[in-house]
Amino acid sequence: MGQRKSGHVTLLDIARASGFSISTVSIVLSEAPLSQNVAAFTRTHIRTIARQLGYHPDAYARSLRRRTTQTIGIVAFDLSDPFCIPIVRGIQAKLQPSGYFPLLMDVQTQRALFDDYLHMLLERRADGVIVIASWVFEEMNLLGDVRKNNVPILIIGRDLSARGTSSILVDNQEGGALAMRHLCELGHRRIAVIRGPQELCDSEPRWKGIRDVAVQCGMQLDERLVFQLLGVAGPASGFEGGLQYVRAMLARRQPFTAVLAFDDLTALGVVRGLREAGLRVPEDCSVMGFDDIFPAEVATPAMTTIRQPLREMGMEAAERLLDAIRGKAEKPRLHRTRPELIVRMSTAAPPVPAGNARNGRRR
Amino acid sequence: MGQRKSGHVTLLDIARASGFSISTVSIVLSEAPLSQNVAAFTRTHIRTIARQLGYHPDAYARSLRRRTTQTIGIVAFDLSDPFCIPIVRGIQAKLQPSGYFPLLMDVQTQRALFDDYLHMLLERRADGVIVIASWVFEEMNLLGDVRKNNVPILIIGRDLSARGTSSILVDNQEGGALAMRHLCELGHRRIAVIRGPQELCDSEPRWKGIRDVAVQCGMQLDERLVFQLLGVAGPASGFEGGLQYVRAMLARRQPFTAVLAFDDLTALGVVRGLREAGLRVPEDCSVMGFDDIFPAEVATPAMTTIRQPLREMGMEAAERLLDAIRGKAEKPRLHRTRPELIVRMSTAAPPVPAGNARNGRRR
DNA sequence: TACATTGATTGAAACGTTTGAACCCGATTT
DNA sequence: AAATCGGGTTCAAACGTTTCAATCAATGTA
Repeated sequence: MGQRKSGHVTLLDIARASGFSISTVSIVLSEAPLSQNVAAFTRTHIRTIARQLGYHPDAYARSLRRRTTQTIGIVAFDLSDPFCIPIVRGIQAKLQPSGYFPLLMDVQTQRALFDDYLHMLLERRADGVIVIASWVFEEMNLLGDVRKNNVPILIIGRDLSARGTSSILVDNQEGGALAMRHLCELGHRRIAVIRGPQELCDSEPRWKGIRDVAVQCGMQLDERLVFQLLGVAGPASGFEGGLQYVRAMLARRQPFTAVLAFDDLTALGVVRGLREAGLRVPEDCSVMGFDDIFPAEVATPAMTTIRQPLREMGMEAAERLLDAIRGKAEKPRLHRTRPELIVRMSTAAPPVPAGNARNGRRR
Repeated sequence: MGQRKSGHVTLLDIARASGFSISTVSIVLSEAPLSQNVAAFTRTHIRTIARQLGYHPDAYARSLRRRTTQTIGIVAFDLSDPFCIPIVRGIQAKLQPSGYFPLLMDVQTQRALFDDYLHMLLERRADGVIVIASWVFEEMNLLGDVRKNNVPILIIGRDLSARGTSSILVDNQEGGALAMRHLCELGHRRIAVIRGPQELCDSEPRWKGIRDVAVQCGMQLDERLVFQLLGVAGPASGFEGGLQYVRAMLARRQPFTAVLAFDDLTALGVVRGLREAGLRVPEDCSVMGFDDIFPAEVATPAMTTIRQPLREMGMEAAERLLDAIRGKAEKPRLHRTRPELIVRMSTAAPPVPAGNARNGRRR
């Protein structure tokens, strides 16, 4: 059939086939306002031919002319992090009805790729960009080129509002507090805490929330039971960290009845370590995570955790970005979302007689 | 700074700023062959100005002219399925060095979105398309429009080679056999099997591999221990299914020492069900999954499973697609990849005295 | 009869690139 | 002295759209 050299069917093909001019065909197929003036017969005629030939307007030519791409870029720093997906879903949900299309890029934790993709988005003239910084993100020259081309940008998972970029972040302090309060209320007193790595902006406030509640409850955190993940080598590094710290604690025979882990993956590592030693969760020791990612839900015991409203964060991000694109420019600011306690099966009252985690032994 | 109405810096801006013509600027910045003829001074001069202004060539204008987009579309049917990510990573790995950029779309299991995104890819003139059909995929009119615009396409996770589309699929029969053989060799004789849903093309061959090995081992599968997942409502539906079937088996007091689940998620559901009843994995009952997705790895006990070489499948797909794009057109065919047994902690010899799964009780 | 109005269609310019052909001009060859 | 060459640069056309302005026939109005 009338394939042109490009292999793609164009307006010209349809014009020829229908006997009308390119203009008329364009007006009909793009449903321009003028298409009301086009004779009904012409309209249907052109439409049928277009369908027969499998015509799709060339987005490149169209955007070039229209000077808008109806496209927004989503740059995920590590798409393999289960954390990302619900956010992406949230963004998509908001974007869909507004006719914008998401362009999703997976940076795979590679610094260089981040730049590549960002450039690519600029070259594709994305109308806006959302960055999902699941974990680490050092100096970014986002500012430079994205600013110069005045493309609205917004970041999730890191606070860059001070540098003039709108940011969305869970209220980590509140989350930490929520978690700690849950354990306290269950009656735990000897609680081990695995803090997040220094490089992560979430670590500090979460820890503050934990400490605040500890003092509220008149409890003192044993510093020998406080650990800190080091480095962020990937989403799985938390798992390894949790596993190692638990092994260490058990080897040193330090008594504890609960572990409050930095995130779900770390918590899963903790569970592994406890079970290795023959301890039961939650009967002998409670474990809490943070984030509420998918693996936490399908693990056994199902993980008690602090849920980040990931989907909502994505929706919020999309909404704010669309506002910015439409010119309702707000001051760049930090939006904190509210975390939620999700009680599942990995937490329970401490074993009685209370105190030592190692006295409830299996079998 | 010299922002034009579009907000984007164009060749014209740089031409004006540098005093050279648009042509020269283009030749320099796109590093066309002719750029060797351009005076060294001119080159550096133009480059500096371009950098200062934060120039990025307009991918739309460029592709329009060059008649190639260097873009390949990846359409994932459900990106939240952990199954997808390693595939995507594999594709990216192969694409990167060849200068192609992936355009990733998440269909979110919505039939309508699939069409939308496919159209979008056609409109963006993707040079090729890879579809990741993690689970279900009924009649698709892919054929129609994609063919008419002769865009090479390739599908992972479903066999459409009969309808003229190259496909990549794990050798399910071999995988099923591998799994069954592992359990047999451990000494299991009373093995419950949870088959995949009818709608899925993986289900049948996997089941065949299982049966073949069963007869090889002179073992008869008790049909009361064979179940079939029904419907595919989402990746989590396997989990629910596994959980329910185990509950049912236990309620009916049917003896079994191992469960061979259709996929990892189902297997995780099985583990949940067993633990609910106070049974230990693997001491009282072994559990096997299929796929080797991330949650299977971080669960406790770590899941013994059949690994699909997802990453490799992605790489294979990308390679084949690139070949097709470059005109090395092969006949559309089905490529079967080899599964691999991954032994972790969820399988072990059956409890002694062998036979009844319910005699090893906790505590 | 001339003039405005309407309805249907088309011409042509523009969007930002790329690129083959053309141009200019000084230097080399015949 | 004319012809050739070639380094450096620019012209102008093209890619596939969209859209304003223009055209043209037919109809209604003064």
